[in-house]
Amino acid sequence: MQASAQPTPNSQDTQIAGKLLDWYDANARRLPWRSPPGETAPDPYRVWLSEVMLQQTTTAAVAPYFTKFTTRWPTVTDLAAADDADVMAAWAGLGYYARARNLLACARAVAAMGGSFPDTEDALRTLPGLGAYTAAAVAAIAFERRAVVVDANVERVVARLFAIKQPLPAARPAIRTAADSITPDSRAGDFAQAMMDLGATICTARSPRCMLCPLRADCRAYAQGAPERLPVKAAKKPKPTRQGRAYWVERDGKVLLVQRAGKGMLGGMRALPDDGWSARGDGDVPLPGEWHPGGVVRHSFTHFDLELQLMLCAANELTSLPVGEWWPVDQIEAAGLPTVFAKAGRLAVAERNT
DNA sequence: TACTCGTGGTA
DNA sequence: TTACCAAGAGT
Repeated sequence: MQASAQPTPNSQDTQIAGKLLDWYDANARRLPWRSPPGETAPDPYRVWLSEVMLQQTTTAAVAPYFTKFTTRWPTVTDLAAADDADVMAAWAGLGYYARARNLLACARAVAAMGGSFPDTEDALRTLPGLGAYTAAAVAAIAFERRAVVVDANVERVVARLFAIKQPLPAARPAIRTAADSITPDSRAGDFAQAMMDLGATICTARSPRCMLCPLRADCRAYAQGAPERLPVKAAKKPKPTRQGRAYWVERDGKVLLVQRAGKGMLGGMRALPDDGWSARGDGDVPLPGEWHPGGVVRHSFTHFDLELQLMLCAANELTSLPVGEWWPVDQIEAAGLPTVFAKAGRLAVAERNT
C-alpha cells in the first residue's frame, strides 16, 4: 500500500459527497415520510409508499395523501388487504393512476412474501411499480444499500456539476456514470436525499441559487457561466385538443357513476359515463333520452387538452342505463373521482342549484 | 426509443 | 395565458 494513492479514472470523489452530506445535515427538509434526525431506522413501507407517490409529483401534493394512506393503512399488510375501490378512491386527485394499481399489486406481493420488503435493489426492481429509480431509492433510504439513485433532480445536479451538454435522454448513460462516481459507500440514503433536496431547493431548473450551493466550487457549469442552461432537453411535441362528452344521469338525488376499465386513461377509477373522448367531436349520445347541455369542462392532461361537454338527463327519461352505482349527489366529493370528473360533478351540482 | 399516463404550481 | 416542471414506470 502506497502512502499517497494516485487518482485513477475509476476513483470516487468522496469530497463532493462529504460537502453535500455536511450541507444536508444542516439543511435537510422536514418531510412527513422522513424520520426525525438521528431517530429510528426508516420503515420500508413508508419509504416505498412515499417514493411511489413522489414519482413525477411534488412534495407539497404528496404530503396530505401520504398522511391519509399511512393513517388508514399503517402497514403493507393492511394495504394489501384493502378493497381496490377504496385505494383507488383514496388516490383520486394525485394522478398517474397506474401507480395506485401497481401499489396494490406490490403490497399484495410483499404480503404474500411474509410482509417484509426485499432489501436489495435487484429484488426490489422486480416488484410492480418499482423501476430503476424507485428500486435504488428504497434500497438506499430504507436499507442503507449503496445504490446510484438518479431522478430528475440528480440528472440536473450532475449534468451541471460535470457540465454534460449532450441532450436528454441521450445523456442518461453519461449522467449515471458521473452520479456513480460521486456516490459514497456509506450514508447511501442520506446522500440520495441530499441530492434531491439540493435539486429541489438550490440547483433548481430555473434560476438556480448558486450562491447558496455547497458544491459551487466543484461545479463545471457554474465555472462556465450558465448552469441554468443544463441539462439540455429535446423539444416537446405540441399538445392537441380533444372533444368529449360526459353524462350526468340523476335519480332520487343520486347520480350514476361507472367504473372505468382497468388499464388506460384513468383506469380503474370511479367516473361519470362518457363517450370515450373521441376526436370526432360529433360524439353520439349512447343513451337515448332527453339530454340537455350542462356546460363545458376544460382540463389539461399530460399529452392533450380536453374540452368535455357535460350532458344532463333524468334517469326516468332513459330506456337503458350503463352498469354502475347510484351515488348520493350531496356526497359527490367523497366518490373519489379523478379531477376532470370532479370538475364536471361540481359543474353539474352548480347547474342543478340554479 | 418513443409514447402513454395526471395534476397543480410557477414564471 | 401559455409553457414548463415535478423523488418515473410500463409498454
